[in-house]
Amino acid sequence: RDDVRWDRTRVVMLLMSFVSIGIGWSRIQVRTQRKNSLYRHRLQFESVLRGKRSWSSSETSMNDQKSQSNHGPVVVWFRKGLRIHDNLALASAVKYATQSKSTILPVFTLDPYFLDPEKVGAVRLSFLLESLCDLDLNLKKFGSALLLLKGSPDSVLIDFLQSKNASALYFERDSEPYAKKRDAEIVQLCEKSNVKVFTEHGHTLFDLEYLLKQCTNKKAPSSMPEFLRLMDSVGNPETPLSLERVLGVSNTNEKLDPCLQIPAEYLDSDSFKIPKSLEDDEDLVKSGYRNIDASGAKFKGGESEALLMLESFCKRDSGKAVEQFSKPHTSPCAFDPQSTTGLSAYLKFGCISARRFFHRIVSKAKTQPPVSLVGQLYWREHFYLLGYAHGASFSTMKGNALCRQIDWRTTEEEPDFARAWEEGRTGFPWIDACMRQLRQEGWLHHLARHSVACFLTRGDLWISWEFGQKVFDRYLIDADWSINAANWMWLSCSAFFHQYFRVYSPIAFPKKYDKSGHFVRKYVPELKDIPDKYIYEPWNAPADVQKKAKCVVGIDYPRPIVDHSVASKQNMDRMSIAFAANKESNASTSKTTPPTKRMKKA
DNA sequence: AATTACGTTGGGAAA
DNA sequence: TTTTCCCAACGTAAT
Repeated sequence: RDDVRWDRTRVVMLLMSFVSIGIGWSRIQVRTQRKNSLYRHRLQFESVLRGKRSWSSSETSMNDQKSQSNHGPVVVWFRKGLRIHDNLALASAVKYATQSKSTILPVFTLDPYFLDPEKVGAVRLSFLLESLCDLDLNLKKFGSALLLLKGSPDSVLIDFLQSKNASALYFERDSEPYAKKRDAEIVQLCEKSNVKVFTEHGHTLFDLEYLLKQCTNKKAPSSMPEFLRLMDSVGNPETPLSLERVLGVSNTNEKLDPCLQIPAEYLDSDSFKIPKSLEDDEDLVKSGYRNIDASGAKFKGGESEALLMLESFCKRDSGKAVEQFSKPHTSPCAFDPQSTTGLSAYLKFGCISARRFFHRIVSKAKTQPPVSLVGQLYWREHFYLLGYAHGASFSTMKGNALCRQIDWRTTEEEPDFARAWEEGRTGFPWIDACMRQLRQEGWLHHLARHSVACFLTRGDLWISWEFGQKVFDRYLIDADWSINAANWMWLSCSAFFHQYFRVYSPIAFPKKYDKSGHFVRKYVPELKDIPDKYIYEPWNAPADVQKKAKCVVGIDYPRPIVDHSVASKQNMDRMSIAFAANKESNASTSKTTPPTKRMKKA
């Protein structure tokens, strides 16, 4: 029997290999064509640098450069993209500055809009400062440096451009609503000040505007299978640039490019210094970052660290970690080290290029998107594209075309539930451990995020996902506007995912990964001596067991704030009502605006 | 038009 | 221990 099956398998495989040769060949043809088109793009890209018209959707087009007499410095404005490798804005600026024999001035503006512990937690701000320091060091290897400007970009950046008589401004486009508005204002002000502005894509695998144009009906895919078809149609992203290659040097010692030599006056001045830590900086302390603990941070910000982490993950388990990577099989309970790459925050700030990450691992993987490592980059791309296409409404329930309208309870209605969840005092060890890890380290495994998000919304507490989104946005070092909003809609069954009867149990779910509760014992130390049997449900431990573990529920550790089996069932009923109501309202809105189909029929 | 297959990662009993 | 099916049953897209 086995032999027969084996033979049949071999025959099938043999046939398939012929077929796949055919497929492979047509793929090669497609790839070649695509390469050509990429190459064409590259040529046009070069021509941008020579002063011709831009092929990309730069906000302002460039006039004939040769007629320009302004040889003032070229300012590169860093916001995300805190790296020198594969930085298209920096690379373009280098070419422009070389042509116009001018100097590059890299700047970062520390925008007071973000300097609020309610918006940006101490751990993420520390990560940013570390990333800025590292970028400064990396620029210094080339004779340059990062200049920090404190204040709102529309005043400090514009003042800087004017006072230095800058000829051009370069930056990487940002798809988030706040950034888009901010950048549009800067472009306008630059036009008035006669500073030319050039923008490049770079934060995502593809230029989002380009991706949107490739979509059928210019509508961003709303499911992963649909998004994968889009990825299939556009092929691989461009290979990453290195600054050395842009400069035409093999190493930094060879020769320092003149356009990157920063005048000594900038290095000597104290006014552009990057604070080493939150407490060291008077302005940050004034903004409220006083007595705020960032010591739990586990990830050190910066490009250098990101590249080391990528390499070390590639070596993990002799390459098997990358080869066999399958997200659902990674553990949310692993913390030393975590089971995933831990690169999310570095991608968020652009300390590492998504394209560099992609090309480093794409040929190694034996698993497929969406569970593979490339799949993880695709999820990021997918949600970035959706956020870009839908704009500001993407992160709110009301006015959001994608989002199911649900009568969640507000934090005002359930202040105790909301606070217990945020502070890790729900009485569910798994939920509390996750929330405490979030607050200490600013990072959680994806599945841990699922658990706590489900618990807050449709699972147990029936509190609005917008509250959860805000809390995540405050504490996560990798807080990413699009990704955060999309995942909160997903987990709360507001969009993308609809199977509301699939609820994560705060007791059963972690048992699959961590039977003895190492994770809980680390982050909720008051439970550390509770026997394995009760680690996820200490209220069920007999009184003498609780006493012996020096953890009496109700005294040393809170009682569970809800009965999970009761609450989750009640919420399923609420969900079914909410789904029906949405169906109803969707039907009535489509009635008021009759579709063209009906016209045809008539 | 009606039906079916599927969706990155649920839980739990039974086999 | 691992796999399979059922729970009560979603929306979307393909057929």
